[in-house]
Amino acid sequence: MSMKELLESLKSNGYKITEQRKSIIQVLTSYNNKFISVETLFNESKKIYSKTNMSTVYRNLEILENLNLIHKILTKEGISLYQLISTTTHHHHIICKRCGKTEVIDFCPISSFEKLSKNKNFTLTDHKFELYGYCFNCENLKDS
Amino acid sequence: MSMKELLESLKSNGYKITEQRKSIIQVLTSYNNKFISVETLFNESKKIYSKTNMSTVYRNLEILENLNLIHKILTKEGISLYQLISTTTHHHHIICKRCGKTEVIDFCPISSFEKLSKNKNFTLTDHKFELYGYCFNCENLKDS
DNA sequence: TTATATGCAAAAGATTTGCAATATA
DNA sequence: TATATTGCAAATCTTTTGCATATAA
Repeated sequence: MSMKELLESLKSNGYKITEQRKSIIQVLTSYNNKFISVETLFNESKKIYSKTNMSTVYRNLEILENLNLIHKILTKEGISLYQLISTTTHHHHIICKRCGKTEVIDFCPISSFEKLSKNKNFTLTDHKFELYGYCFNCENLKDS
Repeated sequence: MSMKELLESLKSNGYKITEQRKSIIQVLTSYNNKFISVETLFNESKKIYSKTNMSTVYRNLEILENLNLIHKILTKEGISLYQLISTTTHHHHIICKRCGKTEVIDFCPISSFEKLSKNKNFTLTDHKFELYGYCFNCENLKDS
């Protein structure tokens, strides 16, 4: 989703367009389908609009998440990562544990489980499928 | 893995067997393949050995994780959950977002991706596949 | 006996919140 | 102008750490 569309979405939900919001959204869109940490988002946003404050970043991430415009994951190390929700196809990721390089996997194993979960009387709402490892570069640099 | 085996494993790695450790491991084993939060683990451990301290719980969870005896996940809400690593088959979970009820899925979608990741020059090391939703009970209680 | 483990309290790090000031519509 | 938004600082929550004391082997 483009910056313009995201701002429209906020506006149509009654939110005002502030410089801070614009800077946050600009950074998010520039990251496309990649995950970004709160700290990086904060630092990058400040480069665009220097007054952006950390509380503002958190508050806006919450708004965007509630509007289903961004997606949050927490790494095992406790780092919160956000990414824009893709408007194209549903997909998952391979994530490099060293450099964070993220590649899209255009396949989702969920369909096989819709039946299974019915058998278990489970209503599925979310799922997570992520592959972790090392990209070619990092694999070769790993021990250096 | 049984409590006895876990204690053996600690002992053979040079760790001493303390009452605190026993209480923590007893709770973990009683939870089998289910996830338990640090707070619950702490509270349950205290019921068995009242002197167990929160720092001790954290320190022992770290030891057990390093020995590859337990597995940690972080929920989107930032809650750390631990479970004993099953010595039986590799599997994944369906987790109820309301009551935490966890059921085992004895299928893993990873094999389909081993080839794919090679094409992408990615060395796979870990993966995560979790289904979230509501179990039958919670589905019906959700809005109450 | 001696190294490991623990308890306690303080520190650290991430996130949230109250409130007064500010900016958008 | 009225209401939503922000900045700041303090509060909160989880986890970690230093150090003196206790305990398993």
